[in-house]
Amino acid sequence: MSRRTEIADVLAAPKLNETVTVMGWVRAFRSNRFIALNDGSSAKNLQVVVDQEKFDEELIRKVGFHSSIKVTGQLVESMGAGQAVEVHADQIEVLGETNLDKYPLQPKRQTMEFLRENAHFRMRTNTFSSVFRIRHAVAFAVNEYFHKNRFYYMHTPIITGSDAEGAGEMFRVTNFDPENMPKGEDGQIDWAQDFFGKATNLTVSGQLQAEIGALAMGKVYTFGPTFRAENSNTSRHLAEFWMIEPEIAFGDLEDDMDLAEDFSKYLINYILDNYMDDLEFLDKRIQDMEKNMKKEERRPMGLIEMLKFVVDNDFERITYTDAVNMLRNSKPYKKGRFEFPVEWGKDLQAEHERWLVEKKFQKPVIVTDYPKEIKAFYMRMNDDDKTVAAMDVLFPYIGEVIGGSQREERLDVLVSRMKDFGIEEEELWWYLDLRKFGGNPHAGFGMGFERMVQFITGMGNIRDVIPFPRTPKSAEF
RNA sequence: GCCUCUUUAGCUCAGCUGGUUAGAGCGCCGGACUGUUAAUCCGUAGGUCCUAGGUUCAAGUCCUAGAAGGGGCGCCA
Repeated sequence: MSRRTEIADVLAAPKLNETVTVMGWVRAFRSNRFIALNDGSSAKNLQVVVDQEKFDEELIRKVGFHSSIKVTGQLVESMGAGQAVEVHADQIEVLGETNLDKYPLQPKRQTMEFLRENAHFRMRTNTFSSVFRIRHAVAFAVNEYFHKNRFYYMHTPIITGSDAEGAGEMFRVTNFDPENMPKGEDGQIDWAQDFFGKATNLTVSGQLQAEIGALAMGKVYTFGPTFRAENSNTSRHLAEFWMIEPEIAFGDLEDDMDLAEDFSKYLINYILDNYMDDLEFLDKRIQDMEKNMKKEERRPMGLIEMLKFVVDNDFERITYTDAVNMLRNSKPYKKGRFEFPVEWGKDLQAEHERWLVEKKFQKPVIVTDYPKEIKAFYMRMNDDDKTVAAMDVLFPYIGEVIGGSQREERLDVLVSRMKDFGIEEEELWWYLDLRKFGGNPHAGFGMGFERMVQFITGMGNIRDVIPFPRTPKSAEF
């Protein structure tokens, strides 16, 4: 292909009165004269001005919604109000026509549900191209943050032979013929004959392996796909999602919280600093959507305003016990508005978390020191013998985005906790070895990548921040 | 897994207590338009009323079952 200039570059540093060649998809063709061209490099379109007399009528007819074209022409200052510069076309070539009779997308507002069913085209819309530019940028910022802070990117396995990770239902990995599973003498399936010589699953967490890395290299992180076979049908859950799991040696819960807060703010700042065009579009989109809603149902702050507020203020840090006391003194509790009971020892429900984050503090809240019964076996036991050094970071609208803890480094305590949870020592012999040989206090957390992208983009449904969502009964594309 | 709502034109929806040829806006298609910004204006076409049974003289409308999708909750990130 002959050289093209990307539209982001044309707009960022316009070379007025010079000839440029651009290629992109037609977002609109107004008045038989103005083409709004977008090539994905920017949230902003480039306006192409067409003088009909200079072109064949049949050619112009083919320039339709979402057809892809090549335009060569002079870049000049725009006479119109909506843009600074525009291209006056000298040559137009249609690279790919769109048969609008059959094409599902239309130049109008479309629902998220409809676009989800047309996920192979939805990235061509303003909303989704902004969302996926930001998704890319958040992923980049994740790696940049950790690299700058001397964390090593560790690729933990996607296929795991351990079923003691305790984070949920797993997808079985096998190359057995499902019609003819080899059975042992006891009539049970004989996994020893399977590909890996044992039962294997898709990972639900890279944390236990990340601990191996941290206890050798100091600071590591994982960032990869994670799989949960839970039958979860919500706007915050996926069966396949991406998780970021940093793990630090020589660190306690305090260090863990500091890292979680600093990291979260870095990601948000990176988007505020570099993707303002996309944020402005998404912000406006939410405001348009909320126009028809009652005041009390609208967000108290605009998207950009809220992101700035989050990075400019400290996250609130409270213990689980304090949270329970606050909830029991809250208006909705006293008026019986909560569906679920608030009692020390019971896990906080979504409605309780939302009250803490959206009503009480109106900013991210870190809840620490949960009862040991409701948290995982590897979390470090506190001196009170009732709580563990866990922390959940709760964000407005999304709820839990980060879950982490200081890890139990004391061999005897860990062994006794595993016994409580019914986990065989042989199953995790290597995990116990880490405590026997050169162990030390260490901590880490898992951040739901899509949940973070949801928060930054303001998208209401997690299926709309991943290109091809996998959810129960749904794996199209 | 539980609760709840929805399913009518390409899209978003209206269609009352069952009653003749099922409607609107937008989109498509055709036409007009050389400074538009969700362009505008005029015109045409377009329907297995989700599926299968049932009630009835008569079903888009009522009943039963099923399917698909949304929202809420649980599980978690």
